[in-house]
Amino acid sequence: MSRAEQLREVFSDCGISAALEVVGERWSFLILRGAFNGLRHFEEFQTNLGIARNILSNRLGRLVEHGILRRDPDPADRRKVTYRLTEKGLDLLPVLLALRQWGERWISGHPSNPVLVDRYTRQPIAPITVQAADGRPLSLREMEWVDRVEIEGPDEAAA
Amino acid sequence: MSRAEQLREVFSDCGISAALEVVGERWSFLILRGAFNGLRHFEEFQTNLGIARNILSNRLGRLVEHGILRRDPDPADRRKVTYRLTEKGLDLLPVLLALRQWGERWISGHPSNPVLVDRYTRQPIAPITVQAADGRPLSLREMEWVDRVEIEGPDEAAA
DNA sequence: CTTTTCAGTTTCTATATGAAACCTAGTAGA
DNA sequence: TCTACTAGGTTTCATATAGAAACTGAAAAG
Repeated sequence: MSRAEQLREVFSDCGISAALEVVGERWSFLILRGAFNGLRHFEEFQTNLGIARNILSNRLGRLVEHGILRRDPDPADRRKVTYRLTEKGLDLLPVLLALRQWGERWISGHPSNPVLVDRYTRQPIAPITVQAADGRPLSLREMEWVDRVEIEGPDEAAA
Repeated sequence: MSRAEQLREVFSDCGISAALEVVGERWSFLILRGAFNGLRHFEEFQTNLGIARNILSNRLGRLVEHGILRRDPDPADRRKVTYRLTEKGLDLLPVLLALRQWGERWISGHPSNPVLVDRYTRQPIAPITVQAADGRPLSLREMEWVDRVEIEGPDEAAA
């Protein structure tokens, strides 16, 4: 495979583009942040985020379609609908936190509210970092991009 | 402060919205991914990502404005311009990796190429996780959102 | 009954994205 | 030198997406 073909493959078949297809539109992250902070209902999202109703409707629909939020009509009050994070949605927490920590460090310059703490020690969580398989924190100089084939061997990579 | 006022503050003054102002537009993440994977020149980004030239121009400009990329004219060939990540840009790596790992786990279903490895052990990096201050991994049940005031005391929070 | 709430949809305008052609300075080759 | 080509854009115009505001319909509250 030529270098150019290789690169094109790299850029089309990538977890990042796959993820962005689903949560990359404007407002999606902020809606998820709202959900992590306890927002459950259409009107709550709308008034707290200040998002246009038609866009909110569209985004909630997409997030539900992709299995990131679950949409449950409230049996007690049949006007109400509850949106809550699925396991797949909850698993986006590290992404949200990494983005938030970066924004705090480099843009807003201060920690935002509320803070996520360890329930038992009451201490804020640690900064999200890149670590080796054994848990050692890795700096950029200690990492390297390698082709999958080089570490797995050609047979596994083909599978 | 009323509950409603509190929430509105939470949603305007947040690291995530701050971060999204800068890197939340369509293509920004993919351009950064390209930069992490060694893309340096306008034409490289354009052909590898398949992005429209005017949009690429606009995004590179914004990323440079915000200090995420540095733009250096090449002294050897004065047609060429080199874009490279600044420290601020490099610090987005955890965000990119968390997003990528999520996409691999929940959307594409397989690891993408190339793989980021520990330079010495040649082992792929660990999944990005949320950890307590002492490094213990935390599950969602072990965390809690608390108001900053509650852990810092009112005086510090006001500062 | 009448009013209000909730979760949307519709309509219309403004903004962002994208494809393609064009431009300008600089380089390479004959 | 003259010509062709390259790198990094900009311009133009069509299309798609976002947003504000008014509207709807079912259900609940008074």
